[in-house]
Amino acid sequence: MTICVENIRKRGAAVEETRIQTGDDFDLKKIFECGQCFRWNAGPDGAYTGVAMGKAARIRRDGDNILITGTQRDVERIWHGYFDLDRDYRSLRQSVCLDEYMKSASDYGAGIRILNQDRWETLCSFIISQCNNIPRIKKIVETLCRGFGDPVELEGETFYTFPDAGKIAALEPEDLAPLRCGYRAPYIVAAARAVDSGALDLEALSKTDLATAKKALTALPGIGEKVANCVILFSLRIGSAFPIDVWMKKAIAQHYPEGFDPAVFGENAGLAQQYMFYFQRENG
DNA sequence: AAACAGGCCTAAA
DNA sequence: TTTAGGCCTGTT
Repeated sequence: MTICVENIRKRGAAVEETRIQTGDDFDLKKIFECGQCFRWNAGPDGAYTGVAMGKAARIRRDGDNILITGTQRDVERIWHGYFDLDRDYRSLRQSVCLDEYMKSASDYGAGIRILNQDRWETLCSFIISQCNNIPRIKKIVETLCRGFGDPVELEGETFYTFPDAGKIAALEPEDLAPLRCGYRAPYIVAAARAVDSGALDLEALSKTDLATAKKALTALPGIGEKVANCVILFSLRIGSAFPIDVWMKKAIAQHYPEGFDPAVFGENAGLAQQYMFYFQRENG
């Protein structure tokens, strides 16, 4: 994808935005609202603001382009990887069209991309996600960031970064009481300590395979098959991960009553899952 | 008011 | 290996 920089002045201050030529395989609403992330929020103008990888940003569509606050260097260092800009989603979509249903689902989900998110943030967020709905997940994550993250400014507004594992590792579960996250608090602290101590090396796991990563993750308390698959897919860049939640169970029951093996999608199983999930949520 | 949420854990077949 | 019930909390 081509990237060029343009400067735009707003509210009297020089606010730099960088333009990314994305074509149609980049739909902000689908990317941010297909359940893979919890910290981006749409404004009245359709722009999304949020914090990721320690940076606050606003991102909006402009014709065939995306404009994101920050410099070209930010795009190269952070957003290029985060938005998975190297992969051609049009051909990826083709590769998961194994039947009529998958064709419908992937057409419907055109524009979804699998984000490459911060590993610890993803682990922690999906621990919180268990048995919760999205609004509550977002609320708990936001409270966590406000309480323990660092403030970052964007256009005069204060946002908070996701606290790093070391910060949470030093706490006791009771310290997370303000989050109102209930029985998940000890899971969060245990995961933070595992990451902080190096007992769980997420970066190293990202260079292994699905089975290895899953085994290491599910060894932690409060992390089962589903959460592990989400962490692996959304932050370890292992595309064969295939999270199955209640929506996916419905989708599979409806469309593959005879049984179903995600391995048919190979390294693109996770993307196939995203299309099935999004399709099921919107139409199921 | 009781049941249920985008799971996980444990106990029991 | 599969299944039921409980778990914090918030919403319906």
